[in-house]
Amino acid sequence: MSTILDVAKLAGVSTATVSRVINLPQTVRESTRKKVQHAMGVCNYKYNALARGFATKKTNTIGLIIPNINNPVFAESTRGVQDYADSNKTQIILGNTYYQYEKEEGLINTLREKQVDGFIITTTNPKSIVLNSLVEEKVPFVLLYSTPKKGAFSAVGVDNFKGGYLATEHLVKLGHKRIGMIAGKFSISDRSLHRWHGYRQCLKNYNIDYDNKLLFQTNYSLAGGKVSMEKMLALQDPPTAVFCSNDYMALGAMKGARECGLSLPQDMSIVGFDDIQIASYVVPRLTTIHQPAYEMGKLGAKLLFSLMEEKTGKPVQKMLASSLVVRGSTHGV
Amino acid sequence: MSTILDVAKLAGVSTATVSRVINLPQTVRESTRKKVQHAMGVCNYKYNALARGFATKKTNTIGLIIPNINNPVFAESTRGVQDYADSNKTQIILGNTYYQYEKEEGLINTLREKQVDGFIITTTNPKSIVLNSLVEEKVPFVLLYSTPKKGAFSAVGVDNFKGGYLATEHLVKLGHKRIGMIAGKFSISDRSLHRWHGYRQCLKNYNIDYDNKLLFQTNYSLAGGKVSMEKMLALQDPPTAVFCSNDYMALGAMKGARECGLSLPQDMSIVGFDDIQIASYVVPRLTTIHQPAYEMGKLGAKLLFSLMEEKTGKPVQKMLASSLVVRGSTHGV
DNA sequence: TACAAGGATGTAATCGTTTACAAGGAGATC
DNA sequence: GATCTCCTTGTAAACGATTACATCCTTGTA
Repeated sequence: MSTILDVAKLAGVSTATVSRVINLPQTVRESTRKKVQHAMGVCNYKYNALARGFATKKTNTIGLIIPNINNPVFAESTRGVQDYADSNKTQIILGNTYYQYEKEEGLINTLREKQVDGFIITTTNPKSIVLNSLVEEKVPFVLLYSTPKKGAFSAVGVDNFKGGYLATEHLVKLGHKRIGMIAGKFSISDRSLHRWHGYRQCLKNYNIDYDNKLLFQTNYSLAGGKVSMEKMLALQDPPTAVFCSNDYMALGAMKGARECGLSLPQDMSIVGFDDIQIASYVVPRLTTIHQPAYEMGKLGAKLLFSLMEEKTGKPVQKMLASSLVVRGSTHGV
Repeated sequence: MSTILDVAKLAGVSTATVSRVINLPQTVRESTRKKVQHAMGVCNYKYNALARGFATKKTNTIGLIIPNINNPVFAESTRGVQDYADSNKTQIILGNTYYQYEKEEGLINTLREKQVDGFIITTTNPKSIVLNSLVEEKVPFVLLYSTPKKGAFSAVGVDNFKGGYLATEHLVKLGHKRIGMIAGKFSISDRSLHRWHGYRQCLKNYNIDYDNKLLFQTNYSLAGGKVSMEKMLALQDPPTAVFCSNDYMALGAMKGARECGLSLPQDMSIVGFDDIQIASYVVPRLTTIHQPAYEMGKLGAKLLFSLMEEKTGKPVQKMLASSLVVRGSTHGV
């Protein structure tokens, strides 16, 4: 493999000039430039971005840490990040944490060793310690799907409390009194926690007693939703409506309900959270809280790039609008 | 940020010894090792994997090129690749081509500049030229979701022809005579082409005339499937069953059919391809051709790693088993 | 005691760029 | 013709690790 030095020799110039042809072509005389470009062709020169990164301390690579690419909502925000990064000539290294904090920490450390320029992280631990070390050592990063946090964190997310409230209120207004919730484990993410707070607050405001037996905490997955719904229906006094912490759980819950012989939405109303694409393709179409995942990814990336440019920049926390999308999976009592 | 040199000075040893403590700890005397490790702690040493990559020409990073992370089937194989890579201490740079060949080429070139150790590629162009250059320059790579190809390619995929055949045969045996197909554009992927070949062959074997008006080529997306189904139903003599080139299209087709007033599966039988997780959660549950996406990703990564170890290794092409999974979306006439 | 063998460590070149600084050259101006 | 500028190019150090090779130190053995 030929290097800049080979090209330089062949063209009869210095390596500095070759480097200039590559990075600042306008600063070199046209005739020289032509000569160099020709030489690059002749010796089949391939640029080595790794060496550049080593010399400049900039790799044009960012780390993207998500819980699970499996979940379409994360696939969407990943696309957003990627598209924005792509238009800025940078690539992403993707890592799944599978909701395990040790993996999150391990990944972040490994990618730091690889000298990524920054991170976009959907954290799996409300009090992730590794994030503090990033702050201390001035590594630029942006949190995605973030709840408001104290600390010098840049972040973008939606109002999870409000989302939980709206979802529950919708069910209440349809006349439901016994409303369950299928949530993620609170220890793993405060997103679910805040949604649950919204749910509780709503019940309170409408004078509906909170029943802890109607809260199920499980995996953020289709299977998790299904199993929880089945357990819920085995209760003595099962709910007539359920709010799920994400759409995948909601889709699983629909299946669980159906397998217990219920017809939807008459016998059971279900609300999700995320509004993944498939949510409007299933039957009944899923009522859910819309979350602009792609835009969130894009905006997160945008914030990260501005952080990376001016390292002095103050952290910014952005709240994106989310809203209730009423479709067919909810029904009056 | 401190370097190996700082640590060396602090510990009163040479950089070589520090490097040995990091990479070959058993070759250095315990007392020295302790001293060095202590020094690393004191000056908060952070390993620089970029410098290592530069020195050793190995980055422990591979490029993963897929059409669109949006599609759950690619998310699954991505997980497979990732999990395998992770257990081998390597990370992946993910790139979406959005089914555009120029993007595929651009990404591959950019990642080569970044000196990735190898590639896993789901190509978007049956005669991708850039792949030949990889072969020529001995860059290790493995094709995913590949159809059998001439050339020095390592690849893993399923028998698309057989899949198309099985899907169609299932419909034929249910008594369907007018069977449509919603396919991807053949220019973009020969996967769809081969599935269509299987479909045609099956029709032929069962003496059913092939009608070109029943072939729709569109995007590999929910929307693509929906629109195609709507067009199909506007035909004078619409089909009673449709084979879709992937599950996302099939799910879209189901929605399209329903919006035209059909009830499923009585009025329209639909078969998909992929068997994404959600396929068994929708109603009716989608009959489809199962494709082991996660395993494909894992196996692809495994092949890539063996290629990377012994550069001499001959290319291997593996065919994974796929099978028809009969569920509720197909119905006798 | 002398010597061999092998283990532990050090020396210094190397990987392929970038970039601060120096310096050469060509006009332009007086 | 001298001087000043500006444009173009070259020189050489730097980035932070790895590693072939040399060297030193132990230890065991005769």
